[in-house]
Amino acid sequence: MTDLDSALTLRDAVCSARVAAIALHAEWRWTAPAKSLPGGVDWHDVRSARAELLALCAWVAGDAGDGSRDFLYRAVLDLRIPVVRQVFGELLRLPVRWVAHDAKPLLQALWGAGFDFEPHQLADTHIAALALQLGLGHKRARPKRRDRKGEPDVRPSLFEVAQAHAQATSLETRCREFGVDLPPLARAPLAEGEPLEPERARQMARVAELVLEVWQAQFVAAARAGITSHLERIEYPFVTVNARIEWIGVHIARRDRDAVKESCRRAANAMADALRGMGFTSPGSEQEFRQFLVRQKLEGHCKRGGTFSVEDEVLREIEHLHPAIGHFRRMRRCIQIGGEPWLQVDLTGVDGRWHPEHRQLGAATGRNSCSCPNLAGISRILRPVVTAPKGRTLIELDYSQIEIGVAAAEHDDEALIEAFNSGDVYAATAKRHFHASLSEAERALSADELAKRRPDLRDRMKTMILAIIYNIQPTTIAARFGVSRSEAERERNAFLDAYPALKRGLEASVAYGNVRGRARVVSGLARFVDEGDVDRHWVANFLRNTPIQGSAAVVFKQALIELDRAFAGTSTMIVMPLHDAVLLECDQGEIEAVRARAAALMEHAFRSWYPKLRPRVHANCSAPWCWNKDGHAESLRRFFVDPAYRIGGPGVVIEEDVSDGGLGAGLDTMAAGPSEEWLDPAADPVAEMWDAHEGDRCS
DNA sequence: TTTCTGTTCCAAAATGCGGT
DNA sequence: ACCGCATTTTGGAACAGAAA
Repeated sequence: MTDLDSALTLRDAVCSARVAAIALHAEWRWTAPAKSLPGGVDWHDVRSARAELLALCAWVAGDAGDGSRDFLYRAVLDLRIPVVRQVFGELLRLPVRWVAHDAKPLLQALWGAGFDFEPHQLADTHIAALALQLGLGHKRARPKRRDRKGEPDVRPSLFEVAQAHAQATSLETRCREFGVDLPPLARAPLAEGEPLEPERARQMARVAELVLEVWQAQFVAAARAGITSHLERIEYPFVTVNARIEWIGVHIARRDRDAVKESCRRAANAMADALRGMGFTSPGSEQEFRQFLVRQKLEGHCKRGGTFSVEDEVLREIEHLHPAIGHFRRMRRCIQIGGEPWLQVDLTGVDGRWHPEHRQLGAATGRNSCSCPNLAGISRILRPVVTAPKGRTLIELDYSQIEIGVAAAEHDDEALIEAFNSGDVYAATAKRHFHASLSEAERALSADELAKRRPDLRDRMKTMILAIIYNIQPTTIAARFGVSRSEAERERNAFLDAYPALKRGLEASVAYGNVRGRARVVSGLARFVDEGDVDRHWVANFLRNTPIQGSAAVVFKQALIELDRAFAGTSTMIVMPLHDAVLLECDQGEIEAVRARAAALMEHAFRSWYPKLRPRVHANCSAPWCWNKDGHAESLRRFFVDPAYRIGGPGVVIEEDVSDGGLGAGLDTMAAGPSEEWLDPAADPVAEMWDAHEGDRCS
């Protein structure tokens, strides 16, 4: 369609017919140039996507009663033409089933072109294809190399695995799978003002038709796999929510971001100089540093589970033994952080915000994954670079101990359900487990109070309990948590024996999973086991893990869907999902109302899947001008003072007066970001600042 | 114990080059 | 065309650090 008459004809035809579904296929362009990431991959600003051509295939259902037959309307609209755009805008509001292959970029390209498209009942054949082969050919699912001589290694490379995976979920493969031919897809976008040729239009319409056919055939495949209900209830509704989260993105303080980079650069240089002064030839090389530790006879202090380790936590404890240790630790950290892609390339979109990619079903358990940048992977102390724009606030809401609750309910363990419902399981277990090593005063505290006073113990217990549920072995517990083997075994048995139904359920997950070749999630989603991997040890571990982690992911997606729906049309928006937590951005005056409403919705979403549980949602809005870990809004400034700073650890108390009134200055100071002297290249060397504050850390 | 992204570093493969 | 040697590219293992 390139003119008003034909557009109106299409609209009238479609609006007056008994339409069962409309499939879409679009061609779009990026109005901003691509940027090259360090890895060599191209990065595009989602905000610059503009849909130009849109193919549409409407399936009009006949009626068995009057003998009318099914038929298709096929059309291609040239969205560059104003009258066509106008008519198409009306079509988009039709309450029918919409179908697309990989709808996320399509939605964004339509939004970018100015269409307010909220598809009613969207189905996505790409997402369905991902779900239908979840876990298969997954890069983590690759068998370990077998060291047998003379036997060539025939495993595909990781790159090939990734390629194969992309191929396996492509529209081309879907078409082949369901016995239809796809015309060639790859073609250059239209040049400025280039007219739409009939041949091109014909091919595009054919693609839309094929999407429809694939969807129909896939429906049967999904039923056979038992995942239709999951797709309809969770994945399909989530496609639009996820596309919007990406589209909205997060606001960042560019000045703070630049200050992080500059601070890393200067600190790394200063540390390198210091190390060179101590005789290091290539400061920062882990190898040379290890040799240094051996020469100094310090490697005995660097044991983690029996092996020589130079990880941050280890070095932190022996820092006082030699000045080079602290220097190396800081330098390594600065190089690592300073080299991250989000500091190398300006990832802000044309709207000035970051739009990390959120890959639906990116993880084999059904969780999302995130990249460019991976916000969940950014060191937690740097979170405050994500900020609220003027007049706005950020609230982070997270489910407390979601996996414990899900584990209890999935395996129907009354005792664990009761423990979950009555308080903090990790804290209660920590209180019992660490009883001997606590002071009198600490023993008198309630579990919740103890958790507040000694977060380190609770964190330790949390990691241990989760690891026990997911089948950690006593030897590994002993190494990882620095206890004796027998103590590790005792703790493991104590926990599992306290919850016998859980123990039986976990074992059943493995046994049944191996028989059926899949792990099952509460809503029906399945993670498949590659043929030949059945009964392997590492398969048993994820068969235990997936029903819990995957079910928690379902609850979380359900919550996001409900939040998105509830806040639609308001100024509140979801800006970031984090596995079990969500970051909301809302107007300053609404913070309390949004917090209450969102928490209630999240609890509701949880209970809709697990009615026996009384979930708790924790809200962090104590420093709502920036994203932070547990209210630690000052962590970014601490990083500027000492790049080796970490949140947490027992009894870290810092009283200081850095340069502008200290940490007590609160919101105004922090909102202003780092002080001017940190941005001034002529300011004092970073190293001097550390020296000045060396005494402040008393861990 | 699982998941993910993303880093460094080493070794093997590929490529380049001067010579026969 | 082939060899020997040096350099560059690539693949993958191991780590790190985020989440539960």
